Amino acid sequence: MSAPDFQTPAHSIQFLSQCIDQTVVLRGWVANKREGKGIVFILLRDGTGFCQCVVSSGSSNDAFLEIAQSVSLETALVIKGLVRADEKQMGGLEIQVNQIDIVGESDNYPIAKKEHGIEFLMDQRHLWLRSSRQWAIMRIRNTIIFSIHEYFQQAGFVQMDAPVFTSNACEGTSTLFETEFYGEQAFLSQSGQLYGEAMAMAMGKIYTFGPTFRAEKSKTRRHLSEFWMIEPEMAFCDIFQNMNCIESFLHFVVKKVLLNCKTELESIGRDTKILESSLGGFPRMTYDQAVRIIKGEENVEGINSIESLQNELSSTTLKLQSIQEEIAVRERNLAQPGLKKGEIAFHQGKIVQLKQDKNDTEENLRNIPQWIDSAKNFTYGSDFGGSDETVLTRLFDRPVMVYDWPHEIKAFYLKRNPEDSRFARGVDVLAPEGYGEIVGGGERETDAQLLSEKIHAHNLPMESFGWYLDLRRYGSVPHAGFGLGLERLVTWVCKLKHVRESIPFPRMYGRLTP
RNA sequence: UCCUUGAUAGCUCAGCUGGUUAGAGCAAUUGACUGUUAAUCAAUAGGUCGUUGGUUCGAGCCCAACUCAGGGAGCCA
Repeated sequence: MSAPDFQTPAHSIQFLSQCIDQTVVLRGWVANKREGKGIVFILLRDGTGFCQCVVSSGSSNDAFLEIAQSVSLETALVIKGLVRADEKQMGGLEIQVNQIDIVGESDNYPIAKKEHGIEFLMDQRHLWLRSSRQWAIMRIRNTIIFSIHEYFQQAGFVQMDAPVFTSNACEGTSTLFETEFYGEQAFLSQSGQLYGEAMAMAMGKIYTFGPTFRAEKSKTRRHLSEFWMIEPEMAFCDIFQNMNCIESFLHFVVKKVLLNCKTELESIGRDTKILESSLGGFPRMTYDQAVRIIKGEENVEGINSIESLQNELSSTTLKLQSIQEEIAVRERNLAQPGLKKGEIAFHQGKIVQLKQDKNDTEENLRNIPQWIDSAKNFTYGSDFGGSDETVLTRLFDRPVMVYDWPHEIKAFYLKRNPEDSRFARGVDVLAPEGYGEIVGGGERETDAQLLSEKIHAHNLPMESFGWYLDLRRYGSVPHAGFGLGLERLVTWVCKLKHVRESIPFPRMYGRLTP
């Protein structure tokens, strides 16, 4: 055994394909290990990728083989070896190891090489982040963050951030986290948008990028208590220019992910068809039209929302039946005598999977009728619920933009449609595949009088908005912007089941650690 | 806050209508095997059935309350 080598610059697994037939040094952790007599296969991960390293008596001396046999999951290693092309392997290559040294041992790593429940994994989030799926998601998240900056910086926006401590509930709707600021009551920011408006009047085009807090005790797959939001704001901009900006911005980000994250998308099994079709123009519709579609009064390319839901309901019922039949068949197979251990394990594994499927399907069967109900009985004038968004977006293969909302249900600062004052010039972008709202924005009200009235009507403390009204007194211009929920975008791009997988350490109702 | 589903070994789950000593796979430990892809095979060890109370000759299973978690509603990016 030698001292671990920290001096030689290590190679990144990411770029190993450029080092075929060369000797390289890798530093990383054991992601998996399999062994036979006189041969050990170590799947090494170094943060940039995964690579199989083979230690055998042929390529390495016995002392190193013994070390390789002794390593356990997540042992930290320095490995020196020869890069060999091998089509069968992940990344098309593997390492013939000449030298292996342990840097840090790892006994009884809690996350096993099998499926785990979500609660257990969340308790182990600090370790779960090491697994390949989480690795891929975080790499995609990183690409999204970087391309967001790239897009806005290239387009001449200046990043200027809003404060996290605020003195008031700026929109007066959501529940805020209360805290204390030198003896004064303060809240954690739920949006930097009002500040964004002030900064846009100083810079022309700005964007904020920071954490945002919502204290609703919400327990759904699309909600987090703490999340990251990007809020661009543009002076001299109306709602239609705003929608153009949203569209070209999302195109840019999705294109970058498709281009730079092929491995990652593949490793999480993301079908990229919808991402590709999302590079086309987004359908734009008014609230009125969207309501007609939800209620089934207007079809989208011949498809009726209610009918398609009912079809889904009957196909889900059939699916449940076939799952139950398959479970029964497998259980009968299991009951036969003289099965090999491997066969038993195989059938049991399938049954566990099928039962999971069955639970999900039953969940859908409970939910879909409620959605049909809520779509049919949608009351004109109210906001869309999660199910209404699902009903609408499943008819499209790309994000949908809904604008001109009844002003009563939208924030006070949104501009009225000058041609029809019942509507406010807000826009929501709804992601396809059931993911719902990823962007909310709109053109801002410039009429100081109307704004004051709205602030009164919403029972908001006028004294907190003096500075905001100043923006309308000194060189007021048409302006617009939007807020993008980073995690919701990541969740949709990766097609995750739950938004909590899209952030390294999620904070939500009932979850403050790790 | 409301509706709904659940809590059994370190993990994932069985456990039928209440009935002897609560089971399996994975992980762990020991051994076998020179090309494995969640490797395989053999053996060992591993449990106060979420908590409290109740019904019963007898409770993992029935009842009540509570705690925690999944999903949904509301609210929201």
